[in-house]
Amino acid sequence: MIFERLDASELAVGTEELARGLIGVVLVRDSVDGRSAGRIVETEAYVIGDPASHAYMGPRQRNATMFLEPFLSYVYLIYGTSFCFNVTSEPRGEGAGVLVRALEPLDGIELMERRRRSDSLRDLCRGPGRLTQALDIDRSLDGRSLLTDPDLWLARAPRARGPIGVSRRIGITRAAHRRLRFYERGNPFVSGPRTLSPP
DNA sequence: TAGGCGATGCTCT
DNA sequence: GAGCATCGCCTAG
Repeated sequence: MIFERLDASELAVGTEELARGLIGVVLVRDSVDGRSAGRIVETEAYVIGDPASHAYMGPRQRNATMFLEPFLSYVYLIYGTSFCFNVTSEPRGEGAGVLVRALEPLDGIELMERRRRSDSLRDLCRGPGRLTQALDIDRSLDGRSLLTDPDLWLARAPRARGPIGVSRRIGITRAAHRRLRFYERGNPFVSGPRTLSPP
């Protein structure tokens, strides 16, 4: 499948704006095993000064990438079992990012099924830990520029996107009331409780 | 279909 | 020593 690489002028700067703007954009993973790719259908914004953000306590070894520049990959291990993939979103010195929570599988579906050891299309990339497993994303891909990297990059949306829904973020305790989760309404590949989607 | 819970390793207090 | 931007398996209904 052919994808066209995005350039910086097509992406919003600013964390909340980027979280909205990434809906519909394609995340492409090229590895020795082949290509796998999916359309982003769900994101969460972790903004400047956000108590729920890894950047809140300032730069550390783990979160250093968040303080560099926009459109880098920030990958970390959560609960000792799953990786989460984020896109950095603010200029150097400001720590912020957008968590990608779910993809609609587009390309390399058999490859993703092998990595996931599952043939459930709907669950292949539905959830932050699942999509990183499906695309073989781990800490070795932290800090890559998604505009220039050959292995992990962003591509132009293949079709118009549907209406965007907004809700509280999932799985956090601090600043849990803030409505910083964005998703394509009605898309079956969106994660989370079906009831957590007031307009 | 929903809710409870263990696995597992790193970060922070 | 507690908590965590999760997942998958189990049970109850």
